[in-house]
Amino acid sequence: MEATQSRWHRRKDARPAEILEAALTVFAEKGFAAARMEDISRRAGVTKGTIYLYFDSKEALFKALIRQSISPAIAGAKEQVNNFRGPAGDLLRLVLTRIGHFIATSDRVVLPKIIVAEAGNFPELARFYRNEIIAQGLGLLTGLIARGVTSGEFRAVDPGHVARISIAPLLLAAFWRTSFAQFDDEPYDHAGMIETHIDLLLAGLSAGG
Amino acid sequence: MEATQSRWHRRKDARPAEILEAALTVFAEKGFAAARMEDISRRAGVTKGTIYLYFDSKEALFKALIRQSISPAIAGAKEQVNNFRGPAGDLLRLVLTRIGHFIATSDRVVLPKIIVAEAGNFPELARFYRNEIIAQGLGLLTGLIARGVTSGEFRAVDPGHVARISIAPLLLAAFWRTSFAQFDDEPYDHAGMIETHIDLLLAGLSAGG
DNA sequence: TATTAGTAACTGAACAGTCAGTTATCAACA
DNA sequence: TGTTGATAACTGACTGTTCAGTTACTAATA
Repeated sequence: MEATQSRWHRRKDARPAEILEAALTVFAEKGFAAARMEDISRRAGVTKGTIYLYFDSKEALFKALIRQSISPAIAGAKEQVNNFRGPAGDLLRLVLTRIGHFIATSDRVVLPKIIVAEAGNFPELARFYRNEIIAQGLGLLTGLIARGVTSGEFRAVDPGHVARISIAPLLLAAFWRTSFAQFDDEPYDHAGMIETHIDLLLAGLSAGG
Repeated sequence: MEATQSRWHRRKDARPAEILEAALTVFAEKGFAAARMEDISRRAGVTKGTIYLYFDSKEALFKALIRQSISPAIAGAKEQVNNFRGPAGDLLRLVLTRIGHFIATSDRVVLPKIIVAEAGNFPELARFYRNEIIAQGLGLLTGLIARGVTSGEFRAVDPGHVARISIAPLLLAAFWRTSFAQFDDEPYDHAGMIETHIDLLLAGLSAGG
C-alpha cells in the first residue's frame, strides 16, 4: 500500500497527510511562490488534480500545513512545564534542551522560516502564527522565568525579554540548518552551541543578586 | 531634480541606486518570486523597460542588491574591534550595542530574512553570503571572545558557539521587526531586550571561573 | 451498475523580458 | 544666441512562457 507501488489507487483517508508531507518538503525548499503544485503532487505520488480534491487552493494547502504543524509541540512543552516541581533553572534547562533536540532533528523546523519569509504575502497567517503559536510559546517561557524571579532563584530581569533571549539561539540554529548547513564543510555542532547557551544563560541569571 | 518631479528625465547615474532602493523595499515586502518588476520600476519612478537598461534580469537585480548592501557595516565593525584597547567585555558590549542600533533602525535588516528565505532558490547566493558576510562577522566576534578567554577575563567557553549566541537575539529582533512587528499592539522594546541580553551574557561569561 | 477517487489534457491569467518608437540633451554650426 | 542633427535614456505595448486551477473522462470499489 505504498504510494509508489501502484499508479492508480483510491485511498481517500491517506491522501491529505501525504500531500501535506510533500507540501512541507517543497515549500521548505522553494518558498511559497516558487513551489509548484505539480511538484508537490508528484512527490505525494498523485497528479495535480488530486490535490484539489482535498484542498481548495495552493494558499489553502499552505495554511493547512501551518495550522496542523504547531499545536503538538506546544502542547507537549506546556505539559512539561506545568507538571514540573523543582527549581526554575532546572526546568528552563529541560525545556530548552527539548526544543533544541526538536530543532536539531525535525523536518518541521522549516516552518518558522517559511512563515517569516511569507509574512508580507500572508498577513492574516502571520498574525495567526504570532498571536497563537508565538504568544503561547513565549507566554510559557515568560511564566517560567517569572517564577524563577519571584522565588529569588533568578536576578530581577524582565521575563519577557529573557524568554526571547532564551529562544533566540535555538531559532538561529533552525534557520542555519534550513538555509546554510548545506555549505558547511563539517556539520556545525548545534547541540554544543545550545548547551553552551543554556550554561551561560543560567549562570547569568543567577549571578550577582 | 527629484524622481517624481517630472515624468521624463535622463539621469543615467542616479538610476541604478534608485532602482536598487526600490527593489529593496519590494523584495522585502513580497519576497523574490512575488515581487513584480513593474512594481519595482513604478516605485523607482521609471517604467519596467528602464530596469533592463541597468540590470540583465530580475535575478541579476536581486543579486546586485545583496552584494552592494553588506560590506560597509562589516567594515565599520572591523575597524571598531581592531582599534579598541581595553577589556574584551567592554568591546563586546560596544559591538553588540552598535549592531543592535543598526537592527532597530535600518531598512537593511530585511536582507538576512530575504537571503534565508531564498537560500533554496539561489544556492550560489546563499553560499556567497554564508562564506563572505557571515563568516567575516562571526570571525570578528569569535576572535573578540577568544581574546577575552585567553586573557582570563571570560570563562573557558567555545568562542565560536558564544559568537553565535551573542548575535542570535539581535537577529531575532531583525526578523521580528520585518515580519511580526506590524501586529504588535505597542512596539516591542527591542533595545531593552538587547541590553538585557548583553548584561546576562557578560555576567554569564565572567561568572565562576 | 452506481458511486467516487483519481487522471491528464486544457484554459486563462499573470508576468518576465523584448523592441520599435519617443524625447531630453548636447555638440556643432550658422 | 538660435537652429539642427546625432545620441542614447527611456517608454509601453507586445510576446512567450509558466503555472494555478478546471473539467471531461477513466477505473476501482461497494
